[in-house]
Amino acid sequence: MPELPEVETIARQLDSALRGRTIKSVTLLKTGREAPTGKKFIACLEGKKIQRVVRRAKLLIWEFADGSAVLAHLKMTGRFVFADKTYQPAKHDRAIFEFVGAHAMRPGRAAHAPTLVWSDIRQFGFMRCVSKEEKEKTLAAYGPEPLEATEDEIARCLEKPKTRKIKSALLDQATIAGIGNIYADEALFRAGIRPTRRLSEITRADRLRLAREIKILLKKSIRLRGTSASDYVDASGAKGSFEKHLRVYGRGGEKCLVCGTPIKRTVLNQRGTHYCPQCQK
DNA sequence: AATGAAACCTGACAGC
DNA sequence: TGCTGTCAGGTTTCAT
Repeated sequence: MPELPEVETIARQLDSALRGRTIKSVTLLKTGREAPTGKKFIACLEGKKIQRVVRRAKLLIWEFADGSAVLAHLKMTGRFVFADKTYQPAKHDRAIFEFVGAHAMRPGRAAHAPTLVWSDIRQFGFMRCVSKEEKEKTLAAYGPEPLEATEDEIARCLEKPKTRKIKSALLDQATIAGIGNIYADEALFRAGIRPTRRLSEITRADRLRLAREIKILLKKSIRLRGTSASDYVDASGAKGSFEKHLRVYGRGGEKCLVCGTPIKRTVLNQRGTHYCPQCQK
């Protein structure tokens, strides 16, 4: 399930391949509830030149030269994967994008224009055309980016409301952007904080340690192109390799790698939550 | 106001 | 073999 490192990985790949390219055609294969007006969606995209592709929180943002943009969210099972011209649509594909290749060529770039496939098994994701104003309004609702904010800024985001559980705060995109279930559990383990602790029960030293661990964790995962705990693959179809560095997520009942105590699995905010009862207080 | 839970959706898997 | 039930989870929406 794509969280910040996975979305960042895809954003870099899309930016590298699509920057400066013009969208030649959009083929919509499924018009779910997130794309109810297919013709309008296509009209918003075809002929537009992609200025760059960036990530904010877990959103992929295709920015166009005219200031408008597409916001894409992969949710749990969404994928953007490059294909070749002979690609045959598969069961869960939602759209196929083709690009003009003749101009906007740069040294080292493939001679042919790329074909991009958007697929989503569970159909939860969305792509949405927005104006510059809509884009800015949407992005402003997110909390700070953990890799851009300072440790002190992150720590201060995690002070209130006091009765909130720390894991709930980490998952709240308006509190801090980009962290999902996997990295919330992993960051709390590395900081030695139990997911159920209330914010009022966490010291400033705890908060700063957690902020530091979040940054280290996310940076390391980006270097390894993310975690493929379930469906995630990057834009080249490759799995991320951070999975082997997970210390608690998905390890319920197994021994803690630090102290040997069995990792506990509970449910918090309707999410599977994993922690070491010995290392995390 | 803040928190919790349902809903969205499909595939994988366990159990019978 | 094939059925049923449960689980996975990001975000929005609705209820408490």
